[in-house]
Order: sequence, then C-alpha cells, then structure tokens
Amino acid sequence: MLDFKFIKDNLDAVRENIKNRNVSADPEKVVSLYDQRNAVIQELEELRRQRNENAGKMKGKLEPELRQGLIEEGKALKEKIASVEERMDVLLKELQAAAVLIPNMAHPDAPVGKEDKDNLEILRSGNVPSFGFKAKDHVELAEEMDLVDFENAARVSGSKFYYLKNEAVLLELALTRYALDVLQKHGFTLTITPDIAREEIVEGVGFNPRGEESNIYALEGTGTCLVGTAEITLGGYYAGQMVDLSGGPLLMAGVSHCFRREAGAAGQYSKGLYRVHQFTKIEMFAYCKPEDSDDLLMKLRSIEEEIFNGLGIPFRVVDTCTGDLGGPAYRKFDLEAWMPGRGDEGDWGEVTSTSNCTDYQARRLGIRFKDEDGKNRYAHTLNGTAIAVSRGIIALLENYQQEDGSIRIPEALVPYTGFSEIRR
RNA sequence: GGAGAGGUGCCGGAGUGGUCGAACGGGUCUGACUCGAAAUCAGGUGUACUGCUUGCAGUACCGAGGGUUCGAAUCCCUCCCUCUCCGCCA
Repeated sequence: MLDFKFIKDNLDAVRENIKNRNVSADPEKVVSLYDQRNAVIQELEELRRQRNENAGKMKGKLEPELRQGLIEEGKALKEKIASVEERMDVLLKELQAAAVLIPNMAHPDAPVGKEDKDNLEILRSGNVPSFGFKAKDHVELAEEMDLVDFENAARVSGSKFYYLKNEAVLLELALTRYALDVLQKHGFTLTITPDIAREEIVEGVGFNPRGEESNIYALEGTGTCLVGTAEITLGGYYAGQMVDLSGGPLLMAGVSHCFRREAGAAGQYSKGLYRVHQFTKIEMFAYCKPEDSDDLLMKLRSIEEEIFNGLGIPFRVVDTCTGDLGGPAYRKFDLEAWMPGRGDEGDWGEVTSTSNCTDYQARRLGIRFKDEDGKNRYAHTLNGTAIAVSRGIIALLENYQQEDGSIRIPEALVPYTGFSEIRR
C-alpha cells in the first residue's frame, strides 16, 4: 500500500504509474476519501474531548440535579460519537479498499511495457547446450529414468501433483542443501518456515487469500491458508514489529513447500513439473533501510546468478516491465533458465524472481525501524528465489541429458547428491 | 481435545468503574556532592497520530476485537498467545 499523503501529493505520478502498469485503480477516489477521513477524525476527536471533559466533571460528589444534567449531556455525546464512528468505519473500509488497488510506484529504470513480452533482456550467462540428438523434455526423461510419477499422483491427489522418485528425491534435497550453503555464506539466517499462515499475513504480504481467482488454498474454518511461497512467512515474521536495522539489512532464507491452485493453467508451456500445485522453494527475504534497497536488489540478483552459474545452467536475466511487475514490486528481475525440452527447440523458462517492494509491503504489514534521527520509518522489503526446486530439476534434467537418456550431475552438486549421474 | 491460571510501561510488579498514562521497585538519563568514581540525594524518563509550533494542547493505546456505562486497565462476550495438569500423538 502507498502512503495516502504520498498519493495526494503526487497524484499525477501515481496516475501515470497506474497507466504504465496497465491496471485499473482510482487515485482520485483515494484522495477524496482520505480528505474526508481527516475531517471526520478531527470531528471525532473533538467529540471525545468533550466526553472526557464531561466525565471528568463527575469525579467528586455532586448535587443530584447537577449530576443528572451531566449524565444527560454525556448520553447525548455518546450517541453523537457512535454515529460519527459509524461514518468513520464505512469511510475507512472504502479508503482501504480503494488504496490497496493502487500499485507501488515503479523504479525509473524499469522498462515501460504491458506484458511479459516487453520485459527487457539484460544479460545472458552460460552456454546453451547443442546436442547431437533431439533433446527430450523433462517429462520424457523423468519417465525413462523413473524419477517422477504423475499418474499415481493424479489418482491420489489430483492433476499437477507428482511423486518424486529415486534419484529425483535426492536431487531435491541436494539442490536445497546446495542453495542453503550459498545463502549461509552470504550471511542469511537460515529457516524452515511454517507452510501455513494466517489470512491477515497472506493479505498483508500482498496475496489475495479468498475467491475464485485466488491462487491460494484456504483451509476451511481455520482462518489460515497454505502458503504459496515463504515470502509470506518471512515477510510475516516481523509483521507489526520494529526491526533493528542498526547492524545493516536483515537477511533471511526460508525453506518451505509452496502450494498454488493454478486454476485454469494448462498447456504445453506449463506441462510436467513446470506449473504444479506443490513444490519446494528456498526463498530469500530482506529487511533494510530505504537507502539500501536498490543495492540489495542487485545483491539478491547476483546470488541467484551465482547459484545457477554454479550449477552450470545457462540463463538470461530480464528486467521486468511495468505491466508485469505485480502490485507490490518497485523493480523486479527474473532469471530464465534455458530449458532444451521446452517448446519445439528449447526455450527460456522462469526459474527465479527477485523484487524490491520498497515500503509497500511494510506499510501494510506494519514493519518499521528506528532511523538514525530517532524517527520510526517503514522498512523496505525485498524477496528473491534462491531456487524453486521443481523448476531447478527441469533445468538440470534437460540441460544435462545424454544421448542415451542418462543424466549427468553438475560437479558442484555431486557432494550433495552422492552420485554423479543418473542411469538405468 | 479436556480442566485450570495468566497476558499491565525497557524489566519486575500493584491496580476498589471516576483523583489512572497508570503505585512501588529495578533500569536508564540529567543535576548535586567528589580530584574522579562508588554510595547517597533531587529531578526527569512510553508510543502513535492531529493541531497551533523552539513548547504546548488534544486524541488513542494496559494481548486483539466487540459490548455494557454519562465514564472501563477495572464488568461482560469472542478471539489470540503463554504457563500447569490430563488425553492424544511424531
């Protein structure tokens, strides 16, 4: 959420940003409701002052008639206050509803564009493998090597679920462990987070926990949801609290399962493990002072690059355009790994994403820090994928496939897997 | 899941429906004493928002949200969390 006062003072820029992001939102309405709210606050505080004053007069002993008069006056004030409070409630709900639709401002360097096709490729790393044979996709490879079972998972749990089997199990654990080692080296506090979070937290982080269009599984009757990412649990970690940033940014890494409804998602580009209802992800999350968030975003991106470079998986980095940023992000970079089995001749597929959400998330979650001047300010929050394991497995299987269908394991991973190839 | 106890400021811990933003103790800050320190003594010491502005005034906040009342930290309801015991489990 943006600061109401900021919206009011920067109406043109906010309007321009909404247009660039290709969303519909009404900043004028927010400003109008905000002004109304402020007027009602003053009215309400004046009435409460009168009530307190009235109650104060009745502290000692009084003539009965005098007391009765004051009580009558108090009753009248009470009714007035109740009606103004009612008006306030309605106003606040409307203001909140209008304000959450306003997306975060975008970084001035973020490319302006409508959809993912407008994302700007800014670098490539690694060599796209050229096979002397027709590359298989991961579904075919996994089947041949008996690594993933989609069919029985569909019977037991539904479509887009899977059993990992045999070496794939160890591969998941190896990728997890490998990523955690990299993150620990960079100073992250390692956590395994809950896979369930309260609705308020889910909402505060910027996800919609309810409704047909929600990508979140709600747990009926509990007020909680399955998390779609550890961003929720890591962002919620300090919700409503003061964070101590005097020693620099707080860096947290979280291992969690991620659950996504993915209603209606189907087709060639989301087949196999690419788009599933459940996967394991290692997420980075950072809390920092406003002046540090631009640099920190670059650091998160470089860690993602380090992880994929270490695995020898070719990738490119795209600077996400305004229309594809999503509500909370101020700037976002995606790593897209080369997936030789994707499409007809291989294609790039998103494997990580890192965002600077500035104070947009923190304002809603109530995460602040005490700045050097003694003022409390909203922290900046950033998140980034270290590795989304299911997609990591796709990239590994497809890039390291051999002509006979066996899979090589990248050297950096062998200490974690304990084997250097998968072969039948 | 069942039974019980509890949640108050930086910490400990009082608090009869009005004199409670909150006793008392500790911590901490300022000043005095001292060559300096300790001890002692005196005074101050929450947060947020709003309005005039070097300060002051107002409003809110005693786990969260509702309710009763002219008036709630105090009474009632719901929820959350912590602790103890029992049950169940990994």
